[in-house]
Amino acid sequence: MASIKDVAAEAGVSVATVSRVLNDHPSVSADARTRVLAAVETLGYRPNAVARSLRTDQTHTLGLVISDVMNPYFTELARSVEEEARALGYSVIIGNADERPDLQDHHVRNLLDRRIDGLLVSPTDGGSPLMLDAVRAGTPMVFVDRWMPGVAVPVVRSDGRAAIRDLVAHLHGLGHRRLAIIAGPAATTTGQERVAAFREALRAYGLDLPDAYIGQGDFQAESGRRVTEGFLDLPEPPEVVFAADNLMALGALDAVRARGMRVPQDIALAAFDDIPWFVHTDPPITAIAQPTGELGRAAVRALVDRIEGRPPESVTLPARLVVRRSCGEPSPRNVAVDPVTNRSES
Amino acid sequence: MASIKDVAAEAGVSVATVSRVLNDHPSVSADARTRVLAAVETLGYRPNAVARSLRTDQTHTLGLVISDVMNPYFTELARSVEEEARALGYSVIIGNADERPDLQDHHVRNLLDRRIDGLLVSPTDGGSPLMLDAVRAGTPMVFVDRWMPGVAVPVVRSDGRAAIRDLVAHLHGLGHRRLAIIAGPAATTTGQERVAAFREALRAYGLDLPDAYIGQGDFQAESGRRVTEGFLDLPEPPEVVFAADNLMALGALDAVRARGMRVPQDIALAAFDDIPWFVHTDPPITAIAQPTGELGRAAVRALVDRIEGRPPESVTLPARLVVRRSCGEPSPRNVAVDPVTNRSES
DNA sequence: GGAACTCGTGGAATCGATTACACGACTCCG
DNA sequence: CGGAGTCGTGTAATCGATTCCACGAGTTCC
Repeated sequence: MASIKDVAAEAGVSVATVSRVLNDHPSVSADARTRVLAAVETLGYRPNAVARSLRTDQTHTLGLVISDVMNPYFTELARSVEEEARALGYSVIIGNADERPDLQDHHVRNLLDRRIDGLLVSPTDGGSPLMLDAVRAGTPMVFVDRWMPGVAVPVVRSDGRAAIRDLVAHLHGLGHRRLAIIAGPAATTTGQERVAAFREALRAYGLDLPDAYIGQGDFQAESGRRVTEGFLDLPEPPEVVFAADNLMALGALDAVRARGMRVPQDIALAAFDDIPWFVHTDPPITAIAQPTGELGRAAVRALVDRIEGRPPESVTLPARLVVRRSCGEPSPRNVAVDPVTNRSES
Repeated sequence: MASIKDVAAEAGVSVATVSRVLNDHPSVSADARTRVLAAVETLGYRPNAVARSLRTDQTHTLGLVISDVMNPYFTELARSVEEEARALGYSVIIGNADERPDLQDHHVRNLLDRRIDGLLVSPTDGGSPLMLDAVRAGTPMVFVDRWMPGVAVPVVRSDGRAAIRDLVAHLHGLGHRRLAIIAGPAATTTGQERVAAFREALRAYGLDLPDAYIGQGDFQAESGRRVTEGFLDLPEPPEVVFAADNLMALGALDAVRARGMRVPQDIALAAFDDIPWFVHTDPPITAIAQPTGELGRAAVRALVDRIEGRPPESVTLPARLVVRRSCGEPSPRNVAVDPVTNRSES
């Protein structure tokens, strides 16, 4: 592969001049410029990004470490991150932590070794020493969706509290009183917050959230299934199961079906994180939708601000309730416009 | 960030010795080794992968350019690719082409500039000059899922012909005679092949595939919707719609529902590419499942073989039919075990 | 007319690693 | 005892770019 030296030789100039042309530095004569460009063309020369990075100490690359690529929420997040990054002249390397702290650390270490310019993380746990070190060492970092409390890193996330209040209002309006939640890992902020918000919302209606109605999940479908089976085995099973993410909701749906029970007639189901597929499930699932694309874009902008020396901003965007049929027929005032079909559902 | 020089100074040896310790080269004294390792520890030194790559001309990175990350099939493919690559000591940079040749070229160029060791591509079109140049220049490359005909690059894919024959047999057994297909882009091999295999399978039953029953889609949900509406507007609409990928099947399902029609009573639906969600749709969708994970792993192995100087092998694995309820009640002998729940469905 | 500038250019240092080569200290063996 | 190996180590070249500095030629201005 041709190097800058070959181009210089072909154009009859020094490598310095070639470099200047390539980085359109002003002081290059028109003559030299055309000769260099011609040489670049004939040799099919492309600058070696590795060499350039070594010299400039910039890779124009962002690292994105997410908890689970197979979760459509994170897939969409990854996609919007890549789009915004590309628009700003950066590439993205994605690391899939699969909800495993050791894998998360593997990816963070790998990305740091590659000298990425900045790191976007949705931490699987509350306190990776490796990440704390990286922050302390000055690595530009932004948390997205989840974060690590007490760490001085901007956070881009959505606040689901209002939407969870709306959900509880909706459920209460349908006559449900025994509400259970499949929680996420206690080590994640989203895992904790959603339970706290749910409990708080219930209290507003004078409802309690007994321990038996809090199932410990791990954001994966299988745990949703397991926890739901536990709920159904209770002497007094809940009337509603609220899953703290979309995959656990799917597991819950499986568990309910496996018992030959029907949603919503026998038990109602709702989920945090809306995804296109929820429109097509049987029944369509009521969910809380995050502005995922906007979160990804805002996170990239915050990170690039930090990298390029501008002050980065934390961003919190509201989530919103999308009512479908999995909790029973909604009363008319709760009808929402479906984000996928753009048609209102009844 | 500490460099190899700092480590050398701290340990009181030369950089050469440090490098030897790090790459566990045999001729280093035990004494020097322990001093170097101690220095590495106290400084928290991590080798700069950029510098190492420049010198060794190896990045230990693979590029993966796929057509659409939001498609669960490709998400799963990407995941298995990353896993196998990690096991073999490589990282993966994913580029999402979004079915756009220009974006595909952007990513290929970007990856080549970064001097990735090899490229895994699922081409969106039949003949990117850029990729042809890269092949000619000797870039290790492997096609996965789709390929470019006439290019000397190993292909790892699944053969759906037998499964499509099984599908047509299943449909014929249920009494369906007017079968239509939503095709993928003609520029993709998978787009063409699935239509050809479908037509061939129909012929075995003396059935025809008229032009009116071939709709041109682009592997995206919206095109599935559009094409299906066209089918439903025909004077004699088909009894079955077979979508050449999962997203178009979803679009088709939407279109059918929007007319107030039911699957499978009013029209049957089947899809190429099975995904976990198809178990949960209303009704569960009959689909042809590819061994996606195995494809991704085989593709990585082929590529790494090529990179490390071993002869790479093309791989073709069979796809298989998974019968669910979207084409009507299957007769008992067609019952298949569901890959997600591992329970047989009736 | 000469000092002061500007402009275009090239030489060479530099980024952080790897590695060929040289070299001194030992060991071994005839 | 001396030549030939072996072993551990350091010096320096190298990968492919960027960029500081110096320098010659041409301009400008007093």
